[in-house]
Amino acid sequence: MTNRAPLKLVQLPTESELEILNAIWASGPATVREVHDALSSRGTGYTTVLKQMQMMVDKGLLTRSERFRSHVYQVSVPREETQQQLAGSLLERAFGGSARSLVLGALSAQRVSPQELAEIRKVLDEVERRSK
Amino acid sequence: MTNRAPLKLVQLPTESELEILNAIWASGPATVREVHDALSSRGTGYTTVLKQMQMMVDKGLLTRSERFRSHVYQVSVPREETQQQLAGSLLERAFGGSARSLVLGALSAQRVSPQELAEIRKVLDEVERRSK
DNA sequence: ACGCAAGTACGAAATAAATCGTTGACATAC
DNA sequence: GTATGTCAACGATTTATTTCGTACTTGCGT
Repeated sequence: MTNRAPLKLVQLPTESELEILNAIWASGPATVREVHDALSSRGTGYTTVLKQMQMMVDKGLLTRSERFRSHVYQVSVPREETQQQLAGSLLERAFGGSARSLVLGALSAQRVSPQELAEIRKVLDEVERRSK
Repeated sequence: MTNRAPLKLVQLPTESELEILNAIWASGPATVREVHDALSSRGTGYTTVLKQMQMMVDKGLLTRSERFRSHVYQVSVPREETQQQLAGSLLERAFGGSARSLVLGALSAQRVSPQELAEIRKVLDEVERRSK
């Protein structure tokens, strides 16, 4: 698809909201209970997670629907778009817009397998083609 | 085990601390006054910037030295290292460690020139060579 | 009808981040 | 030496984020 999405400005997730998004990204639409269990390592209480998810609905990060006896939450914006916003935001805030620096930073931050490097090259090809 | 870089854990900068870092990155070591002026668009008061820079010294993000009549602050960690930490953090927190996704997100977030794409390819080559 | 289990809603406390007003120090100009 | 300008220190306020206790709702089994 042609890129350059308009990207309506939903507030970016805070730190712990991002953890919740991660859980839902991994499992698909989920109840508070499920998210809370997935995040059990964090040690926060059930109502904490509930409250946060409610606030995320207010912010527009999640949508909620009734199901049976409880509420099911799902992301209201596709994962890729949120990630794009986060990457774009960091790109601006910390790298002065230099995608090259960001890529360098990311690849230096952790070991990257040759396979992954190859995939990244494919991404570059794709982006290049897209922009022609 | 050959873990990546050791990278002693300095607290990551907050949002507005990052703006201050940006200013100092751009100008080199600077006084509060200079930083405040550089950030004038932000509209915050002089003492606010001062206080933040003092807190950044406490956190280990900046170091301070006397010069003439005033204090000069400089970053205590090289720019690249801070950027690397930020990129690594985002990589973990939002991309589940997938460098490929992060690169895709970054490149989709803004238009990237062919030159920059070429440079990024060079970065990949370099990283690949380095890991051999 | 009653009590239990599993949920949600609400309010408010605890923590962290950002902001600024005021004070005091010190040098220079008058 | 007194006024003035520049700056650092400190304390306090404001705002955002994270957290949880408590109360209310509803279905279900007895």
